[in-house]
Amino acid sequence: MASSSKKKATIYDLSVLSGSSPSTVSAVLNGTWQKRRIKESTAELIRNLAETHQYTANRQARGLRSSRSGLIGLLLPIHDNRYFSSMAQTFEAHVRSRGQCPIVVSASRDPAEERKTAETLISYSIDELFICGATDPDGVHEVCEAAGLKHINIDLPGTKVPSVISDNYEGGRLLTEAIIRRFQETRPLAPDELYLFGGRDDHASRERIRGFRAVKRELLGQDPDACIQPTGYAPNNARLAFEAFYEKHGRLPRGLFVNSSINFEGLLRFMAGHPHENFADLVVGCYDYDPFASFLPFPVIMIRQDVEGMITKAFDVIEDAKAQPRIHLIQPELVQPRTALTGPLDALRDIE
Amino acid sequence: MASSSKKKATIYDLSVLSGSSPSTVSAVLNGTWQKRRIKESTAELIRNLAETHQYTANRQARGLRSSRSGLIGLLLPIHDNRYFSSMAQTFEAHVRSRGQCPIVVSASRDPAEERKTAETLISYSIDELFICGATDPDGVHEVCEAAGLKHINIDLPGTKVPSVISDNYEGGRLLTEAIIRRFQETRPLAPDELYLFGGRDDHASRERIRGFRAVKRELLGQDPDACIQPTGYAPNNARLAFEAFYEKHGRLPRGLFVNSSINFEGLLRFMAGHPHENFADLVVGCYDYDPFASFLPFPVIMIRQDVEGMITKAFDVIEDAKAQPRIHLIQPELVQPRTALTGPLDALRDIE
DNA sequence: CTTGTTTGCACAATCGATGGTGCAAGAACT
DNA sequence: AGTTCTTGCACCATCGATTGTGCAAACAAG
Repeated sequence: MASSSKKKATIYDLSVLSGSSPSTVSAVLNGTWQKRRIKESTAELIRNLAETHQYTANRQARGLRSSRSGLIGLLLPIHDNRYFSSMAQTFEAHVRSRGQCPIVVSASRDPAEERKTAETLISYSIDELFICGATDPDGVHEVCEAAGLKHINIDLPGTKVPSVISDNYEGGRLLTEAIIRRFQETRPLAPDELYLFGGRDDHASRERIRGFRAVKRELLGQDPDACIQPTGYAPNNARLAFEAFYEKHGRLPRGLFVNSSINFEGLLRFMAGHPHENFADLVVGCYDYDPFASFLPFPVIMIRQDVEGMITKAFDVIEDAKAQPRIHLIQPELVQPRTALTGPLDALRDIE
Repeated sequence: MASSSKKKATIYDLSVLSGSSPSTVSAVLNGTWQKRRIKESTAELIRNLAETHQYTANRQARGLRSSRSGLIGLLLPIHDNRYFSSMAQTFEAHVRSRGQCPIVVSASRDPAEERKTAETLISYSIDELFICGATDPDGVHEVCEAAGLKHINIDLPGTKVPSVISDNYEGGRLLTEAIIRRFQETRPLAPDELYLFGGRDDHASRERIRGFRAVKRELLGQDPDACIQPTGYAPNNARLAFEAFYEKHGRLPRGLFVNSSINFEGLLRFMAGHPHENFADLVVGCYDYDPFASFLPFPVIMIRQDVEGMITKAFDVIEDAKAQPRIHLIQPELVQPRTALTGPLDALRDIE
């Protein structure tokens, strides 16, 4: 590499090479040169030099001066999950299309971690923060507010800034109804044969549970409290809950509303521990879509949350300076068993 | 909020408040104060002020001065996939435990995009870059090299710096053998009944194919070229390949080696299009592990790559200044059908 | 009481880019 | 020719933190 002088070129280097001042170089390379009445020929010269020396602006310097960084943050609970990773994928595409740089970080559903992570991001002068699935959105809000950072909630709502979330009540209703209907042809479900497992005391779980209970009352007449088992999100806790139920009743409920694909993994673990059961008449409704789960040997009805829709809406709302702290609901979609939907990956071309 | 003066406190603010100079404040807050012989009482005073005013250092300024940012980059092909998202999850944990900030970005398997993304990250003065699954690792290397940035390859190897990858040959062998053995009790597989679908001309695919072919020759005696169908990674291309085979032969091969979970999604799409087939005697081996896929209605044997092992090794190697550009192989693991493994999520506590 | 030493800190340059301001040279006009 | 504009750019302060250097005050030694 001929031009690799090992250290990155700066506007000062180009300034010397071109015989112009650093400010002229800066203006040419950041596009404000017309405003500064720089001659086209001067600009041309500098652009060429920049090209041959592979100049790229030092964003820390730029950010320091302008107190903006071009970084847009996304705070996730976890990466390792189809729902959140497609959130990351979609978010990234949006940010890149705006010429900025996405920075996706997870905070493990831990309120303290969430705040600390937001603080770290702020110390990098990120321009905006999308708070997704935070356990304590308002806690993160405090931190952002103190730093004058634009932010918005996704997936789980806060009360201080706008939130864009799934319509979990409606989704819960859809899913519950689909599970019940699935049995109607054959042997209809009794109220105590339809359980909800997973989730905890967050807005999403509460709304889903509300939908679940409403539909149960409407269609099955009753809605025993025992049918709600909020185990938290950890797969192993869910597994233990299934195990306990199985221990007590000698079987699983025929109808299962599983609060998330993470909890569903708990069900898989349970099943792996009971290889001789065939779970013949089991119907699972899962609040989240995963293509592989959709093809399991028992009917799995899934809810796909509209990630693209949420991200798009969130970008709209965050731009709106006078947006009120209200909740924007995005409709999720019911996915019948054995359905392979396309995802954000399909937007990518596969270079052969 | 009383202390929220809306703008972030700087060392200059604390300098005024404490009556010390900015450099003293800086030294106290970045830990170099003993070296500078600052009195304990002065330090104490400043630390308290920093606390009450919620001071956090501006990392852009620090980074500008020290030409380090505390950011560690991970360049992924995509987010939306269990393998890569668990890579992100694991990477993040490692980086955070070192007190730095992870920045995970995807580049869609596009060599130009990969280089551009690396350049963007470099413009933020990231300290190290982990290049994972890059289509053109050596292209990214050029960019890093020119900027004097430490980097390492993961998942797909380059030739200029060390690479930490799965032992794909061995994994390919393991998986192929497991598929073949699965049939041995009943009706043994003929050579032209075992196909490999997916992948393209990258190191990983080549090695897996090499392992596949070697085992086929050893155990089945033959290894027809037609049994290798490198469709690329896009699910829809894989689907089309299955469709074409089905069209021609009226069925799928009994034994299927699917090169990645992404390609496996193509198989699901194919299946969704043929709802009346039950694929009774199908055995699928998939190079990647997904808990849901493991429980599909036909036997799915999977390979789990040791993500934790790869990341750990990569951190070791990247620290080693005199590391040669060799390939470090990490052994993957065979996963029998209907197995629910724990993942990085299980390390997180679930706050109830 | 003078001469070194040590202690404790302040000063100022620096990282690279930005943007307000000022000013010389040329053009236009009277 | 003298005055006023316009053009084209240079100069310099600034963002916030880091770091090499210098220097007074306190202290110890002689």
